[in-house]
Amino acid sequence: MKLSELNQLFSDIANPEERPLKQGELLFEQGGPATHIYVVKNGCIRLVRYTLDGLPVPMFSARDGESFAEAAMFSEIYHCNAEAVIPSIILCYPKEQVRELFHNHPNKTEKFIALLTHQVRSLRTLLELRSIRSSHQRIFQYLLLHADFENLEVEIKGTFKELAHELGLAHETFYRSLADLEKEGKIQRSQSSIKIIKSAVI
Amino acid sequence: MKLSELNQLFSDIANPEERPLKQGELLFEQGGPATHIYVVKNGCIRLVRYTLDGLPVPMFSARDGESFAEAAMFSEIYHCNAEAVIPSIILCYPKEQVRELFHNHPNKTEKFIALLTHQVRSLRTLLELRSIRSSHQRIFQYLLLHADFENLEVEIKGTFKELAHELGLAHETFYRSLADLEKEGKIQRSQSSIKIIKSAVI
DNA sequence: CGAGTCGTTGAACGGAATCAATCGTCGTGG
DNA sequence: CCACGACGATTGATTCCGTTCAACGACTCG
Repeated sequence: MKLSELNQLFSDIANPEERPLKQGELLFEQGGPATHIYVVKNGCIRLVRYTLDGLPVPMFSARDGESFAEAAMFSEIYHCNAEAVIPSIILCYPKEQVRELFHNHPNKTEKFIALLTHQVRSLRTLLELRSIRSSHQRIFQYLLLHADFENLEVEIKGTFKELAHELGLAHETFYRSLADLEKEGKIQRSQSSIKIIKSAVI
Repeated sequence: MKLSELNQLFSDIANPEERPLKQGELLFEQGGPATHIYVVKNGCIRLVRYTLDGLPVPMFSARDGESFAEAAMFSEIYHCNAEAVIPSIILCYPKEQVRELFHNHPNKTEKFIALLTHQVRSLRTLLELRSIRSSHQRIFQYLLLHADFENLEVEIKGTFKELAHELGLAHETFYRSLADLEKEGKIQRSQSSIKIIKSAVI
């Protein structure tokens, strides 16, 4: 999803380098020159900062379609390591080309800002969700947030396991809560979509 | 902190309206015309979306110095309500003036982008932190992330209670874990700063 | 036809939330 | 100037529920 948006944005940048990474391989290192902005084509990249004494401090994991190291545009060096958690393919956009692109196309700049504000909004929402303790309510609120306004239906992209992880729940808990919600008549499942029962909302 | 950054950015916008809000008062309403971008001078604003049936879905809480409704720049209407949780004062920046500002000052645009990427990064980091189950480790990682690299010391801004909330912990749990960490010799407290003991990191 | 993974359910455990109580400090107003 | 209330900081006891370990069927992919 984000992948296509960014692709559209960067479409003027011809032939971005596609870098394959083996599991555990480093894309860039803490302190190294910040040269590119990246998008995960597929796989999973973990950004890790290391303390003076070598203790790893994981900062963020980027998965399919997610961008990372956007901050490289405003920094001379990377502030963390980028390690491939699993074999991955990464799209690499040289930061000078990105800057040039924005310089020549103000409307692209605007789109980029829109993309960023959207990201900020989703992240804030996700954080707010995570502060709901009860797994039932957490899931239900997530569904409400992502439901289509017309028919109160949510299309689940990806696996339930991934969604559970995104919500900060063990996948077992997630399945259990889903089953409970359905038993209570608050939702209705069908394949990869979930319908919220109107009476449950009132 | 963020307040001053945004103030600097918007410094060319003369005399932003300062709107005082009583507790529970609405700043704007879902579906109303999106006219401004806001910064909380002090207080607390909650962004809440309401389902068709009137169930509230809280999306985000903005506190002192935080901005919200940046997405108004790209939308004709607001997608949620903004309600004052406590008596608050809000700085209001008309979105046309912001657009104009960016149009006339490309370097301001760049700074705004930098601000946004920074926000994205902190939010991602916070989310990553929240996925650490153990309160001890969650707090310790937070400290590591925010510690000065030289002396491994963290200046705590605001109250411990607020920090506990930011970390998604009950404040009692937070205090307990802090006490434990100190007992275990991993940290050292002094007033409003916490020092990480080097040997604990290795 | 296995190997791997998703989806699902059961049982037991552990740790964080919660309720509750105390102390100290700060500000406020009479 | 002191009494009072509000709130932060702290510790104790108890409850609750999400995690974890475990096992199984279904499905896909090589």
